[in-house]
Amino acid sequence: MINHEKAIETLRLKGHRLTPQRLIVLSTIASGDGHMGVDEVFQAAKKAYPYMDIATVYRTLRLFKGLGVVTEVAIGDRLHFELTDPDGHHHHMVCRACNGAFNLSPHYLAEFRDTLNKEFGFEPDLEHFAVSGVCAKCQEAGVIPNGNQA
Amino acid sequence: MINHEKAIETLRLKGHRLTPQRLIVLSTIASGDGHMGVDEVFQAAKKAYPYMDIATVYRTLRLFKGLGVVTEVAIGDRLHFELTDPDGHHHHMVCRACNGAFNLSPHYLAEFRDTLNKEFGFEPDLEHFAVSGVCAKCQEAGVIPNGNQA
DNA sequence: TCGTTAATCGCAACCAGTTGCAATAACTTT
DNA sequence: AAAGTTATTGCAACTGGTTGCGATTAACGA
Repeated sequence: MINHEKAIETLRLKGHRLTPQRLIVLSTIASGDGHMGVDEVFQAAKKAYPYMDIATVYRTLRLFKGLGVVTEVAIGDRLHFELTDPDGHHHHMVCRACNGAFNLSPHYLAEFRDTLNKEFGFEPDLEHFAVSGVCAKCQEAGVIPNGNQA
Repeated sequence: MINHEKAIETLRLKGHRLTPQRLIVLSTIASGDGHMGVDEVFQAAKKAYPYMDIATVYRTLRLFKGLGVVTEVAIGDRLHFELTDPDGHHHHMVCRACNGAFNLSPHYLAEFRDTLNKEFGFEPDLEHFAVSGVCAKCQEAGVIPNGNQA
């Protein structure tokens, strides 16, 4: 899922139309490195296609997410998107002091999922899981914001 | 923190004013069983005090949360609040099929926290943690909604 | 290549939640 | 008990995000 071709192929196969808006949103995200905020995507896409509407960006991103083309990450209460990692899922640790996002291997969550399954029969959504917290650097720097954690 | 008196005492001690709006929001949540949606709180509070404004409800709940009087739970992208559990924190598993919320003892998260701490120096916010997923009943019933998980 | 048709778009209105600001009122001081 | 101080309120405007709807247009068939 790392390249345009595959994503475009996926769109086609599922019977979705190949509109300029969609292609532009796709290449915008593909050319950005890592996750982008929605407005970031919108501004960049608008440069390539001035009629671009923010609603279209949201709809397109939601579609892509449903198709597994992009992954949604909630960073500090804002939605961000990145191309889906072809090497398998990774999760995120998001620092509420610096808003930095760090990757987390699924391995660290496997045990937790198993426990919830066995104990409660609960199947958690951990595919696109993000934990909020404070990263090592910000802890050292003492930049720990208001006690209002999520 | 289970009764009004203590909560009111806390307000006083921290130099916050005891307004009718605050007292009403407090008793509204205290009299509801379990977590309530913001609008639920608002509607109930408005009955007791017709001038109540939704902005005041939000501000009051945020204040109470900061004071540890209430706990915020995000249930299916909506904010809910409950009186803070005096027997210590509990977490929530929220079913995205039925929106039910089930309590989860902190014990199940302790290990996860330790690992993030040791491996990455990352301190996660797990105080008011909620995991999204599908509960046992909804899995049996086969009521598993759109692949669009958070 | 042209016509048909349903998916998609752009817009404007909406939703949950937040915020700036002038008016009000809870607490303090006397 | 009255006045002063300033936190808090109510309102209205705003934010990020979603949605209904008429206009547009990509994709398919002739």
